[in-house]
Amino acid sequence: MYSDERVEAFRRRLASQGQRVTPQRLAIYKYLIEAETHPSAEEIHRALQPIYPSMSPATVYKTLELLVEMGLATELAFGDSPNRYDGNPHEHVNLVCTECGSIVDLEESLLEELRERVVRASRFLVRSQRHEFHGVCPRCQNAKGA
Amino acid sequence: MYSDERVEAFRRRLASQGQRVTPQRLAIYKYLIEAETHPSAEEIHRALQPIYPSMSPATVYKTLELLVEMGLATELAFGDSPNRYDGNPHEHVNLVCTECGSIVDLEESLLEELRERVVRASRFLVRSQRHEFHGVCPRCQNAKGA
DNA sequence: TTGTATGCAAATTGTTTGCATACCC
DNA sequence: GGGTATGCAAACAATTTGCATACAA
Repeated sequence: MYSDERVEAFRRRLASQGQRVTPQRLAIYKYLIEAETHPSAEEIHRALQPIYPSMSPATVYKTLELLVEMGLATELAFGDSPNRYDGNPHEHVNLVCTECGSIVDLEESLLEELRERVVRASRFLVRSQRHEFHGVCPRCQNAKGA
Repeated sequence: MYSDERVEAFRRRLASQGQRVTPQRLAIYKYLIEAETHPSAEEIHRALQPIYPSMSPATVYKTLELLVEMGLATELAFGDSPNRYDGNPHEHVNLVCTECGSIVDLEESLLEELRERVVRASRFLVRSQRHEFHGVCPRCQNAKGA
């Protein structure tokens, strides 16, 4: 399974940086990359509850922060709802449905060209890029029409 | 002055929608579009303090929410710092400096093509789009090198 | 005059922090 | 064995809410 390789790589990076490989960290990362939901910290905590009943929310928050620092995840912030996390390692667009809250990814080759142009025009040292389209997903459009 | 026209348009839209034209609302919108800073609610509140000493933060928050609903502003959310607001009415890229917190706009014609492609590929009903590049601005790059 | 926006204060909520304990190395 | 990550509870900070008052229409 592809996600296992990525968890394995995470494990190695932790070890090589002298950080501890704990079951909580591995489980959180695994959940993040296997979930299609762009989960919130709370969702991750709830989902892992059956397996790690004593795991605290603080551990989830700290691990997610670590993953973001390591470049293995990105944080999607919204003004009025909890942060969501994205473990997709490829540049992509996030489509955020304002009706149901779902977020889906879309790969788009134009993002590379866009980045080049932005770097050239701004002289920014770009560390990450983030693209969101907000609107109504096809499913919710149908639901409304019904 | 260009911003006066926009304030005037805001006034008319409020009136036509049966909403009240208050000096606070006009001042908040004027400050937002004249500021180059992509201000937070707190910055706006602080800046208008001398003119409206009794204005409450709640009024600023409510007005900003109203502006976002009316499509006159967009909210830039960050996980770890207050929301910032953007009154730029054109599609653009936001360049966010992780060193000094500054945000600058960059117009980029590619965004239109990107939107078209996204709509075609996803069948999303797109209401707004948001593009952020995070990194280090030229000024902070120089400061570091010094 | 009527009702909506304001201002104030309290409440809310997601997230962070401090510290003792557990457990990875 | 040594020290870092965890778990718990308390603290925090931005934002929202409820309600009485002020003021735009």
